[in-house]
Amino acid sequence: MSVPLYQAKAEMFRTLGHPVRIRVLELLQDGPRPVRDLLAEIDVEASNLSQQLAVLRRAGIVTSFRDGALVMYALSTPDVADLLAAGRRILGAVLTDRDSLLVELRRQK
Amino acid sequence: MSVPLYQAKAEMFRTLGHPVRIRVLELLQDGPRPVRDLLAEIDVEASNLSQQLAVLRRAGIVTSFRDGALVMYALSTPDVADLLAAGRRILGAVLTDRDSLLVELRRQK
DNA sequence: GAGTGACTTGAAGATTTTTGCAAGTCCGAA
DNA sequence: TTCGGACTTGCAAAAATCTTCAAGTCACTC
Repeated sequence: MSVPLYQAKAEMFRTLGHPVRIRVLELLQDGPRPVRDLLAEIDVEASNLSQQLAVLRRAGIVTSFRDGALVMYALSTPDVADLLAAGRRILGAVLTDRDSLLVELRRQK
Repeated sequence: MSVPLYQAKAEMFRTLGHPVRIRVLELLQDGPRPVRDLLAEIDVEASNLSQQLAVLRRAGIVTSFRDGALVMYALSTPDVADLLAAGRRILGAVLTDRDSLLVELRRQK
């Protein structure tokens, strides 16, 4: 194995660690979409979106194909949706912990 | 909401996107551990490990407490294990895709 | 085959992360 | 109360990312 497994995992997660890339993946959960659609929803420059799509493509998380004049993107595996869901759960857990702390702090004062 | 949800998600994933931090989380899946143990397993300078632990702590993914002379770390929620598992699955999917591509390439030549 | 919309690429500057060292803090033992 | 082990913190240099602009490709339509 040339790259240690934990490093490959880290790269995977780091790939998801960007707001635009997260939004793209969320949009792609509903099925393939042309860049034009993504661009209409995400509020970022076309070239920037393209760069972020390239990052996802290089990581193998999405795939792209041309359909006439449009370029379509799709999740390369539906497992991605699970990952996003798991992320959401943790965020929920962490934020409620934070909130209870906040509530406690307020009580002490 | 001060921080858009997708940005909070991105930060979450970014937090996991570092080899040392991934290893720490994997080790903590089996229960709380003192820094000393982590240090023995991870091959990184103490100060570096400490910095990475601080990143995880700030994100609310782990918690720490002192036990005599030792500082212990633990996952703040067991959900983290799910996330790591989901990551593993995707990595598997992506890598087998890559491998089949490689095989195809080899065949063409 | 010129024009236009849809994207991608390359490169450079700005920003963020990572790393390692030096300098602490905290605790238990001697 | 001093020593040593266990960690953390503050920085600054080095490395990786992000963003944007200018230029380029590809596919339709006229």
